Amino acid sequence: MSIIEEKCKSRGVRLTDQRRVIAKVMSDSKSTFGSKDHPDVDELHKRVSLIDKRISIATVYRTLKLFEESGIIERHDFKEGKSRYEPSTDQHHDHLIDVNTGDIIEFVDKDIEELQNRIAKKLGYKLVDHKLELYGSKIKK
Amino acid sequence: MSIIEEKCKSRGVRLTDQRRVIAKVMSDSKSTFGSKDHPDVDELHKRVSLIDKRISIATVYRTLKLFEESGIIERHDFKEGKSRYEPSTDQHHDHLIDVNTGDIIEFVDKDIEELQNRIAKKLGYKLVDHKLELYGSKIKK
DNA sequence: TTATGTGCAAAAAATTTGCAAGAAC
DNA sequence: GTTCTTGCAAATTTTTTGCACATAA
Repeated sequence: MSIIEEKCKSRGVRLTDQRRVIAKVMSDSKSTFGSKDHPDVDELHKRVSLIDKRISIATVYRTLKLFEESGIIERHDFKEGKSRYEPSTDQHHDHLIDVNTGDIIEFVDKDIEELQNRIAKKLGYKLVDHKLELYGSKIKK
Repeated sequence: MSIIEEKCKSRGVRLTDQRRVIAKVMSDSKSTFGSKDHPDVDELHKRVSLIDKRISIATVYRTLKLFEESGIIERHDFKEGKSRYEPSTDQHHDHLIDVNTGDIIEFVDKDIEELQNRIAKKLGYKLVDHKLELYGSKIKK
């Protein structure tokens, strides 16, 4: 049983064959080193179709929204039109996007998190969410 | 002559009646205190139409894209479907979005900028752009 | 004059939705 | 059995584009 399927169970999200397939595909959407794959809806639908070609894209959309609202996956809107998804992780992280290749590198930085909290507070706000995306080009050695 | 119209001149962007109107509307899209208005395309088209109702939304789209590519205005994609725009400023700033009211507060923080550079460098990248958005709810006193 | 811009309506692209049929619990 | 989910196709929403006409320099 995939990690995401387990999370559905523990959160009382009803499971169907379709959702199980989407859960598996999302759970498998990991990657090499610090860089993850963050598939978009179309890519997910393609992967899902390899397992069960009768699953419609509408179901993919509905299921991703459901998983996102349940905190099981996360949606990102990087600088392109479409949304990209990744399984939620225990530890919050931000993203660096390689402007030349489109690769996504994840990183964690405690100082940044603290600084953001401090800035929000100074402005009279309680931070409830944030988005930090760095866009960079690789330095050749 | 609006500030944006002046920038067009100095950058060799050809001016038309329509572009002058859009330039004026964007130049006027400022605001109170630290909070700016960041209108979306539809809102801009409405404001533009008050001055000249024959200007089409296609022209608004085309002109905003042109201004953006010339570095005259900036586009943001906050957590909604549509893009919002603001005139470029001398000093880079980031945004805090009030999750309850939708208000946008601008802020400048040198430490954050430095930290981002340092992180990119550590990952082997040269930072070419970034996006930092804080989402918060007002602390009542 | 010559390259560029504009309006219109149609096209794209991403996402959502109504509805009848099917599955979960 | 009742409530929730799905597939399909149609509808929405935001943005782009082809083309004939109009305008800037």
